[in-house]
Amino acid sequence: MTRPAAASGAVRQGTLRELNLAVVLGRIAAAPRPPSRADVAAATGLTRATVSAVVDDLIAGRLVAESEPAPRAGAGRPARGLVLAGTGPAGLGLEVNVDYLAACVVDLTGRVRHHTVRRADLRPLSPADALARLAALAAAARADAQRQGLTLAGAALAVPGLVDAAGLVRLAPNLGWRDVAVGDLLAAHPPLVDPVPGIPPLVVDNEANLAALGELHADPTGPASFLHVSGEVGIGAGIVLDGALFRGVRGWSGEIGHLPVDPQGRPCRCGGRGCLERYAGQEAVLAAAGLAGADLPADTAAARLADLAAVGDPAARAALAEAGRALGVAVAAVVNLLDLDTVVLGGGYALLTPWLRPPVLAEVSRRVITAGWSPVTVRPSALGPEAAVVGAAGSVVRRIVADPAGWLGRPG
Amino acid sequence: MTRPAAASGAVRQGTLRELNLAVVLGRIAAAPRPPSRADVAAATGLTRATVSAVVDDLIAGRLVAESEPAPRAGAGRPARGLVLAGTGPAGLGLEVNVDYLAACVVDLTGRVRHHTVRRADLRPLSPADALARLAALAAAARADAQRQGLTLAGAALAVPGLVDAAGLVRLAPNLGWRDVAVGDLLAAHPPLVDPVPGIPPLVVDNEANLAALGELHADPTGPASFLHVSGEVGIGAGIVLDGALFRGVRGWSGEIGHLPVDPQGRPCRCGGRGCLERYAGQEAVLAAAGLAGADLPADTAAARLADLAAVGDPAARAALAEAGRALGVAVAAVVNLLDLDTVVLGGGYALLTPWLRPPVLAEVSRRVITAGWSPVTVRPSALGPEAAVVGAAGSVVRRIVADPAGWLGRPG
DNA sequence: ACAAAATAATTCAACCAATGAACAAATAGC
DNA sequence: GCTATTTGTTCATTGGTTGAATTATTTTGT
Repeated sequence: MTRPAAASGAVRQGTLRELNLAVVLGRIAAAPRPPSRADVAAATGLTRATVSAVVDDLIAGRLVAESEPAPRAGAGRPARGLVLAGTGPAGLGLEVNVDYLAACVVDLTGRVRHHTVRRADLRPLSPADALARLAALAAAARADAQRQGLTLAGAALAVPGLVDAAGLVRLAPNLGWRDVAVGDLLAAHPPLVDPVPGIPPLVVDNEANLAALGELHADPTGPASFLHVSGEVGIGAGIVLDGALFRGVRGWSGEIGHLPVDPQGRPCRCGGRGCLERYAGQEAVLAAAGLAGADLPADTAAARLADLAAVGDPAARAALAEAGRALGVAVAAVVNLLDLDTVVLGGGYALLTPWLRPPVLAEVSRRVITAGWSPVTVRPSALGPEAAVVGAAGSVVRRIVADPAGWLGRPG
Repeated sequence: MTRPAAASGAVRQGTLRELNLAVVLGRIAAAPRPPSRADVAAATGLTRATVSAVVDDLIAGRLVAESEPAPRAGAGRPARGLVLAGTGPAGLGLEVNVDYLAACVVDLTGRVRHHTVRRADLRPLSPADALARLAALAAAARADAQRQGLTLAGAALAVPGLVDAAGLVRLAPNLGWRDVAVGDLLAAHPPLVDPVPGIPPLVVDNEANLAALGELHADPTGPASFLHVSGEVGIGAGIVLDGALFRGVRGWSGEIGHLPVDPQGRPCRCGGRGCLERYAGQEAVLAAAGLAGADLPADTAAARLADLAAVGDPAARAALAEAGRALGVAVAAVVNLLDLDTVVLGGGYALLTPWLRPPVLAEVSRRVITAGWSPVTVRPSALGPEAAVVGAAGSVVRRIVADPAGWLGRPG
C-alpha cells in the first residue's frame, strides 16, 4: 500500500496526523482479529496516547467501531476490539459488459451489501443509452445503500476496453465503443455518490484491472503481488504489485492477448502470428471443443465446457489442454519478466482451472529459469464473474482506508 | 521516487523532519539549476523558515553546499544557490564480469570521480580469487576517494547472473558461479566502505538491473519509467518504474531472453523453441553475420559488427535486421504487458541501435495495440558498457538522497 | 470476599517541529 | 540616496506526539 497524501511534496504539520490516521486505520484493516488500541500501538510503534487520539477521530468519523471485547487469557482489563465500521462510507462498483450491466456496494469491512446484475445485450445500444440504464441501476444501489445507513463515497466503473488516464474509453471493441467520455455521459443523470474531498466521484478502468483488484479484496491475507488473467472474449491481465494495481505509464498495461505463443503460428487479426488469443481466447477454445456458433453468454459457455470436461469429453479435454499450453507459454513469459510467484485464473478461466492448471504449470516449469528455486502457484479466482464489479467497489473502499483524511473532512 | 523512512509503520515526531530532509534534498537534486531556499519553499509548499532550518541541517551534514549566486533579473537581495555537495558521501560501484573487473566512485552530484577497469579472463578463477582481486580494486578506489575528500557510504556490486534478496549469487552461468555468498567472501578483506546507518554496506544485484539504473542516473531529466535491454552473451532487461528499479517478488525480474519470438522456432537450450536469445543474443547475431568463432570480448564484437554494418556489409545488415525483428517482438510483448513508452538499448546493443531501431519499431507498431495513440521511443543507452558499474555506484547515491536521515546520524 | 497483580485506556505537562509574521540583508531602478 | 523588491533569519505560536502518572477493569491468590 503506497503512502498517501502529499505524494509529490512537503510534509506539513497536519500531514503528520493524516499519515497516522492512515497508518492506524490500515493496521486495523489488516489485523486478522479486532486489535485493541494497545495492540495497534505496539504494532505501529506509536504511543498508546497517540493511538487513542487517532482512534477517537476515526470513530467520530464513522470509519471505525468498537467490537465486543476479544476474549484473552490472563489478568488485566479486557481490551475493546477495533473493527472497520460497517456503517459509514462505502464504495459503488459498476460494470458495463457485452451482455450485462452490474452494480454493487461494498462497505469498509469488505462485505458486499448490495449486488444487482441486469442481463441484456448491450451491443445494439448507443453508449448514452447503455449508460442511462447503468445510471438507473446505480440509483437503485444508492437508495439501497442509504437504507442500510451507508454513504457512497465514490464509484468505479469497469469497462471491457482501453481506458486512458482521464477516464475516456478509447476503444472497447466488443461493445463497439470508441472514444466514449463515460464521465460526461453519466453527468447527465443524477449524481452517483456524495462527493468526498480527496476521493474521485467516478473512476473508469479496464475490467481486467478491476477484477484483479477484486481478487486482492476477496483474499486480503493472500499474496500482495500476483498476475490475474481473465479469459473473456479477449484475454486481459491485471498486474498487482505490492497490493496496488500496476497501470503502466498511461494505464494500458496488461494486454497479454497478443503475446506470441506458438511456433506454428496461426495468423491473428492483430497482424502477428500465433497470438495467445488465437489459442486460449473464448472463441478459439469453444471452436476447438466443438461448441462453435453456440453464441452463449461468457459464463455459461465456460460452465458448459467445464461440464463436458468433467465427464471426460475428449474434444473439450483436448481444447483445454491446448489452451492451457498456450496460456502457460504466456504466463511463463510474464513470470520471467516480472518474477511473480502467483497466477490467478479468473473470468471464464476460473471454472476451468482444474484442466488448465496442469499444462500451465508444465510450461512454466519448463520455461521459467528460476522455477526450480521458487515454485509458481496457479489458482482459480476466489470471486466468480463478478470479480470486476466487486473489485471496482473495493477500489473505492481501498482508497478511503489508504487515505482517510479526505473522508474525515480535512483538507487533503 | 518512493517515500522513504518508516515505510511499514508509524510516523513519529522525528519522522516529520526526516521526511522533509528528503523532500528538500530531493528538490535540490531534481532542480535544473541551483535553486534558492525561497525556490525550494515555493516548490514544496513548506515555509521559507522551515526550508532554512532543513537546509542548515543538510549543509552541516555536507550533503548540500551553497553555490555562487545565480544571476537573476529584477530587484531584490540575490539568492544563494543550493547544490548537492561534491564532497561528503559517495557511492562505490563494483562489477565482476566475464572478461573484466571494474570499480568506480560517484559523488552526490552524479559525477564519476574514479573509474578503473581491469581486463582479465575471470572464468578460470575461483569466486574467492576473483573477489580478492576485486577487493584490491575497491581498496584503491576507496583510497582515491578519500584523497578527494569523499566518504564512501555504501557499495553495490553488479554480477552477470541471478542474485537473490539476501545477496547470494544463485547462478552466474557465464562466470561458472553457483550459490556464491559474495558478501561473506568479501568480508575476509578490508571493509569496502565506512558503514552508515540505514545504508547497506554492500548490495549485490544483477548487472542488467544496475545498468538500467545507470541510465536513469546518466539522464536525470529523462523518463522515469522505461525498459532497459542489454545485449550481452545473454539478454537481460532492467525494468525501471517511477524512478525505481522493479525487482519482482524475489529480485529475479527481467529475464527476457527466453520470450518466444519466432513462429518457425529454433530450438533453444532452455527447452523452448524460438527464444529471443537464439535470434538476438550475441552468439546468434555474430554467427549470422559470419563472425562466429572470433571469440572477441563483448564490446569489441559489437564495435566490429557496427563497423561492418556502417560500410554496408550485407551479412551484417541482414543479421542485425533479423535480430532487430526478434527484439521487436519481445519488446512489443513487454510494452503490451507493462505499457512503457521508452525502450533503451544498452550493452552491446547501444552501438548497434541505428540498425536495430527500425525493425524494432516496425514490430512494435504492428503488435502494440495502443501504439497509435502513444508512440514508443527506442534509443541507445547514454552510457556505454560501463553502465552497470556507474549504475551500481549511483544506486548508493540515490539511496542517500532518498533518505538522508541515516547519513546525518539520526536513528533511521 | 478481599487484596494484589496485570493489562487497557485516558489525562496532562513537556517537547519537537512547522508556521506565520515581523525583521534584517542585499540588490536594482530611479 | 531613496524606494521597491526579494532573500533569508528570528521568534512567539500552534498542532501533534511523547512519556509518565492516573484511572478503569479484569484475573489470580489467599
